[in-house]
Amino acid sequence: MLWSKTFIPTMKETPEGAEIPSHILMLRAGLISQVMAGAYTYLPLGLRALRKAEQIVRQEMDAAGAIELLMPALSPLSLWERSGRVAAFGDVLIQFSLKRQNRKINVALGPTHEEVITDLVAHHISSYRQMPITLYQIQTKFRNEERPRFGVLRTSEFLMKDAYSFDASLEGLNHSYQLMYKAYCRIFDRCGLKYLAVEAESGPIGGEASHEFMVLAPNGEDVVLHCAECGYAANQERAEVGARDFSKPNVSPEPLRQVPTPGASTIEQVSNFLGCTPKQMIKTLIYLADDRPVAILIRGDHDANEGKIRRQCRASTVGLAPPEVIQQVTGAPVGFAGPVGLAQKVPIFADRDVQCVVNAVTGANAADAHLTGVNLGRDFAVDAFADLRNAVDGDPCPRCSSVVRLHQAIEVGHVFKLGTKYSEALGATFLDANERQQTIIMGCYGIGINRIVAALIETCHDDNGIIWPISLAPYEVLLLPLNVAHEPTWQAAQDLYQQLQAAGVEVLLDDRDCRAGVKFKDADLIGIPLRVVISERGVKDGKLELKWRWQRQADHLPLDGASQQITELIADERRTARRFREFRNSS
RNA sequence: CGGGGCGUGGCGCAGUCUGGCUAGCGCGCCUGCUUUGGGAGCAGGAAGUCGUGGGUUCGAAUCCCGCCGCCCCGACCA
Repeated sequence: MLWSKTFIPTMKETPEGAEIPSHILMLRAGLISQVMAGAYTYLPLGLRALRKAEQIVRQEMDAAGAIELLMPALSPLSLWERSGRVAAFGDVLIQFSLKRQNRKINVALGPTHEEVITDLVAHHISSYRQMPITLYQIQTKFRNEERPRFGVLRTSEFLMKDAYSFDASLEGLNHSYQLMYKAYCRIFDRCGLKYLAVEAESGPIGGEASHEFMVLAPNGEDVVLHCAECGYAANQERAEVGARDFSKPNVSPEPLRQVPTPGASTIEQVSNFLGCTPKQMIKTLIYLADDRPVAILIRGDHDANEGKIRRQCRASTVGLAPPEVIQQVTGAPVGFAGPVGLAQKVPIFADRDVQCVVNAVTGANAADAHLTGVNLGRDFAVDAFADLRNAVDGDPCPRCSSVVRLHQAIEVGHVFKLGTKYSEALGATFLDANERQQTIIMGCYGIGINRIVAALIETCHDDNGIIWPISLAPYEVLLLPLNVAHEPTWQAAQDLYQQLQAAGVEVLLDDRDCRAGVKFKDADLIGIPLRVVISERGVKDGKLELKWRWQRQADHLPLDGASQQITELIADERRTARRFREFRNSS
């Protein structure tokens, strides 16, 4: 492709509003252009990278035995009502009605496709002989995100690979899951991403086990905990807190006292007001576990983990209680709950770290008052201690004697063991070998294609621009004739361009009649892996200059036979990615 | 949904507090000459409903009220 014939609107300055590297670089390098919040046009360069990622995903899905199909983005709302997810998705589900002659039909744009595919399978699979099967598609998904942000990382419309496995047995599901898990590892490896597979909650989608594939990046929206020693990795919702010493500090108990704390209800306000640290405080949270109130005690500097609370309460749903219930349980307005003297008898569960707090500060179950010198055993009792809080940086690892570290991360993929949630709701059953009717067991597996591209850029760039691995690069080689008005230079560039194209190399020729500096800056910005400079002097001496984007120094190459050498270099890098890997491992 | 910021040629910004002449600057774009290995120089030129609706005023980019859009933090979230 000739630079002048395609469309690469690069920008010298950072557009207003872009703050994180991937967003800034995608805009500046002319990969994307914003249409509105959460919706971007993919320009030619961005689209090529996106297609590369898509193709890698497709190849690995096919290699893992998954079968591609394509479902419509539009589907009848009734399908979503049958699974109960109209309510679960809420405003995230984009729905509207269409006029058809004299009727109206209610439809939704798919935020994911469990319902559609399960309905398909319910109609067409009826025997254990037709399984296992894994079906997938690569298609645009729609989600009305409350707050789209970070450029292309969170948008209301995005390209997703979604796969669904259908098995006759749990062992079958485990096998299908493993196949997808391994395929995901190969995909992210090939895309040049440094990733971590972390244990995850299955969330509202239901099911039993799941892993998220995370790319560590300071601007990621997700939080993961990772033990460098044993490799334990989990997202924050899931991460367990390892064993630790629960002995109390050697401090003598103080008498229980009620102190006025007018207007101070949050941990921060109270600790400032009373001059204590959040660590000395115990917060008392009133939750509704399947509509039954419970009191949860968490040390002031920790955050409650609803998943852990839900499991402790053996409830299917938990949520913070509304103000009326809090008032009822504590006898005080919101913000002054405490474990001592609750108005209503409710189960009290405490996080394990609560047992080490002596002379704690808690709410007094009275407006504008807190208690100091609160001590476990003497002043209050709990029904059970359990791991109820979010893990934090430096917590003991649950699997070994080391500690876990907290990292921000971008979620690029997710694999779930779904079980029978959707097959049951939508009647996807089969006859087994014993002629018994059974429910199909499902798994589902998603990859955000746009996020692959954004995560790569987010984690692989320098001050001058993007650094693509050859696998995702919009073009593999950039030819840079410095002076296109110089006839021999231009001729050499054109010859090389044609030879490389004939050899199947994806090559971009910067044929613009502009100064060398402009071309070099743009070359670094768009980050094509191999840059070939053709200069007046070089042509005279029969030489070319070769530089991988991640190298500092350029190499020289005889002009004679250059195309063959470049073709071989590209072929080797495509096959092994060893030069890119070497750079990434050293940086 | 709560908090904060922003909206002025294609892009980045100044001007707004303290209303006043023809709305400026840099980049980009067009023409010409010179230049040609890291975002060139000179000369000339095109391009702006100052987000939008209303109000105050002799006069509004500037002051007041409403609305819209964009970005960030929080809440929320496969």
